[in-house]
Amino acid sequence: MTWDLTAPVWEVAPTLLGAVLSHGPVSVRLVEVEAYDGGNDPASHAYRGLTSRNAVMFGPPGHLYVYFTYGMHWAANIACGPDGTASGVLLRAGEVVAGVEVAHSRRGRSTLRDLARGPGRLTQALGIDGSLGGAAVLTGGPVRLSPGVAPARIEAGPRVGVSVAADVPWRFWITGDPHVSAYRRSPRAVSPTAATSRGSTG
DNA sequence: ACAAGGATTCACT
DNA sequence: GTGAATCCTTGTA
Repeated sequence: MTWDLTAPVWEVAPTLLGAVLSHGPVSVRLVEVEAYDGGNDPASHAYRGLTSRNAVMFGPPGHLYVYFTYGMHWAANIACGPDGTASGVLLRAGEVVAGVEVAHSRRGRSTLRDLARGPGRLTQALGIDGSLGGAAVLTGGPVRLSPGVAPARIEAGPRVGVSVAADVPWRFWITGDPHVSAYRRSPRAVSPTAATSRGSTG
């Protein structure tokens, strides 16, 4: 028994916390995720419809949507919703629970805590890049998602780095976990008034 | 074919 | 805590 990824993405996202994502020798326990609701969500890459980049999100759930951003970083999402619905969950941060040495060698100079703390760092630690886009994570491919230790407590708050709909509390993290990335509101975010919560301090 | 923007990270102070 | 670097994707002509 695994996950029902066809449920609304904001319900699926928190259930991924504590799960373990593995690629080769490296495994990461997810501690922070964000939900994106496709066509209904102005912050989603799929908001404007199907393109060659976001096509994976429109397909069946359980596949990896990997995209390149800021000219240097890869970010990984798990496509959710039934086939034809373009929702997804962005994997923002995790704790490396296996293959620490490999992850560390990929990350170069980095503390244990920072190995997968942040979307770009997470993909780098796992060795995930665009070539794995579209890979299924629940059916025994190179990248696998498996159940882990359920988190004791979960918090929700505004999403990070999103310039629109930043007030929707669709960022989920494990309360008090040191591997959650530092909260940093998008420099392009509109209203500076609503930001109160802080991710890493718990 | 061209121009604009981005779901970030790193090094330095 | 703050500033700078990077190139791919998308929409429009």
